[in-house]
Amino acid sequence: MAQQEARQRRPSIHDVASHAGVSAATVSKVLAGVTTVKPENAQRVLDAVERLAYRVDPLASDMRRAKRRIIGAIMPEFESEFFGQMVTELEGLAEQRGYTLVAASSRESEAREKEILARMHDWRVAGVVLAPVRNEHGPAAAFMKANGMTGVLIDRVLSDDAFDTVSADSAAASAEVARMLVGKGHKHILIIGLAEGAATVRARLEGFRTQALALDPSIRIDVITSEVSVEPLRSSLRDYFGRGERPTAVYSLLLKGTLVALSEFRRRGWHCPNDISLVGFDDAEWMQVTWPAIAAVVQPVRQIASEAMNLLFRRVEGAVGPPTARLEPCQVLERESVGSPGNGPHSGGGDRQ
Amino acid sequence: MAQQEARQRRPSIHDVASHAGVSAATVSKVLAGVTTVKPENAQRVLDAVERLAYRVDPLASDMRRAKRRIIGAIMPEFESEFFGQMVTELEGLAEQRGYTLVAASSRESEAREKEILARMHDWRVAGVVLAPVRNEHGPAAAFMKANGMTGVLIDRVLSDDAFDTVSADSAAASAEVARMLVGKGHKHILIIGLAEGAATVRARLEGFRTQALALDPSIRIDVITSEVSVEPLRSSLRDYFGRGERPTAVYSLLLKGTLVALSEFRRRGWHCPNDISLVGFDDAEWMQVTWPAIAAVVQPVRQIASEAMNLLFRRVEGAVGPPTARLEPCQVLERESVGSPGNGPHSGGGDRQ
DNA sequence: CAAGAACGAAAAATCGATTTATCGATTAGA
DNA sequence: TCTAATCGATAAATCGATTTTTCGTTCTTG
Repeated sequence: MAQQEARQRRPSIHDVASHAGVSAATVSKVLAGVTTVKPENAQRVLDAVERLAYRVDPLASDMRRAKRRIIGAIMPEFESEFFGQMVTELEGLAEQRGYTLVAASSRESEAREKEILARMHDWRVAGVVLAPVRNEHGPAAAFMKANGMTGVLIDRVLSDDAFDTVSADSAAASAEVARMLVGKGHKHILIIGLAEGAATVRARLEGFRTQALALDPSIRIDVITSEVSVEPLRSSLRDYFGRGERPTAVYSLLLKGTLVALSEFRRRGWHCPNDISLVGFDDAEWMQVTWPAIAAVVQPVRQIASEAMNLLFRRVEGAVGPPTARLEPCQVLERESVGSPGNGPHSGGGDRQ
Repeated sequence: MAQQEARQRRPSIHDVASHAGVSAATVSKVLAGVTTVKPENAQRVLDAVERLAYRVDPLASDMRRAKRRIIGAIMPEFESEFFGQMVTELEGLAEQRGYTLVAASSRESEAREKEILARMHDWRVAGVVLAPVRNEHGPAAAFMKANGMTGVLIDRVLSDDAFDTVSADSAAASAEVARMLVGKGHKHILIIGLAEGAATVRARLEGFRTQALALDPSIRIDVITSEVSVEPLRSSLRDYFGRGERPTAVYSLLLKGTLVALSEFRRRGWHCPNDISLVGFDDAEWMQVTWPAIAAVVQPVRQIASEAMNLLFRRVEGAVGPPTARLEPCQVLERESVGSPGNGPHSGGGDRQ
């Protein structure tokens, strides 16, 4: 019975209107909080809404506005903690403002990124939070610009002449990592990363290098990077160690690199921190429970998400003016994977206490 | 110039119609592939579409249908690889069929789960893929049932009398883990898990216990579980070891448990597999690069996602009949964290070759 | 050659809300 | 007392598509 009732068409604003004995326009006004409605009628409307369990159809409600109450979010991937948390945060913030978040993964492809954006444009989203695959100069940002979309760029960006940007302060965090490693006496450090084209990866690299050289001009910094894929990085790293290179510390500019480094250490039977130290950009839950715990740079996901949404909604509401470029401070967690060099090479297992 | 042109209102179907010198209805028909249009007119429509860069507004297009071309996805969280991959897959599959996926995180709360569902119902989504927080008997599934929504339940479910279900074959995988551990000679095994109320966790527990006892009736199986939160589990585990209990292997029924087990091992200075063996349900990328690599049950994410979408769309298209309950086979990866008991207790680091 | 079938396309209704224009009734002002 | 302003509410237009209905033409067929 209730089953049958539920299965039929949902009540529309006209059903509410006829139950309350008023017009649809009046119902709309009551629900919008307009005060020019006779209290008695307002009450009857609210009663009818209650009785019919009426809820506004967001789709129909959005029909007439140029900008729908939808926010699009495009992330390079959903599989990592960082972007997972980011989507969770963004979703919550959008919901708070009565917006629906539509999230999509570009799967690290700029072509896909642009396609998704085109689809979101079809939906007339009010705004887009774009975490570009590479940087702010990709085709996706260009598309947004060309079509007059409002949006914010996050994560792998530094600044842009058309959109507000929010990202972690990579350079500052990397400088802190440099202070940590140099402070512990490391004189030969390897930096690994992907996609040097990415603005932030470059910032991390330069932030580290500048600070390290300032502290100790004689320090040797090697850099191994690879465009796009992880596998070339892995083989370059393998070659590097194969040639007999023996840095005392590795700083990985991104999570995938940290995993590659760890697996190469495994291959060679090296243990952290006795054989080599390791610090990675990007933290993950597992890093504190493994042995050794992995030192990492923690990105301020909540702050980035919340700042991005603030800036976005300001623009959605019509704010004009030059774009701002926000950098949110990171936290550097020194953990067991970092030690002083020459503390007993190849003494695997001695890291016990 | 192009800038200015792009910024103004997007062309509607009427703009296309007037440019092509036909009516809006004709444009709609051409775009829908109806063949009763004179080829000449069809061509003019296509030309106008091209010239104006016209794209159908999905919102307006969905207005008249009872079920919009939107699929809702509700996951307990986005932070883990499993659900991250799941959302990625679901999104791709929805897109393939011309549907938009709206994903939301229930953040492990049944109350939030129901609210999200209500909002999706407001959107008149065609269907919902729900990964419930606890099991198929929660308020969310009840809401779906009461409102005649079509949906599929995945992951933490076994079967339901109203909805199709798809999940990993937890029992079979756990039995395989049992064969592995018993086969290696373990006679005292600890199982840890959360939320015994969850159907799948119970299945994992029973699948293991049944198989283990069948192979060796004298085997001792201890079980530590906790409802909802991780911290009670951690302290129970700490107490357990504190009492001097010394199982030779731990089987964690879920990822969070694996992390807790690892951190407790760390605390006590135990190394896998010499001091204790460890197997976890749910695999993660890092598990193969740490030392030791962690043995794990890999859930078939792609198969679950694809099967769920197949079943869902079948229902969306009107299929009737009793709900089906699919179980997709898992893969058990034996890695270094598993050894034979008594292979040198507390000999940390001896796991080198 | 006239009535009817077939065809192609336009007009109109529809989806469910919002917003603007309109209208009737009451009150205020001249 | 008559006109004007005010108030509250309704009718109608709108958003952008789809679908049904209607309406000319052309083509058959008796």
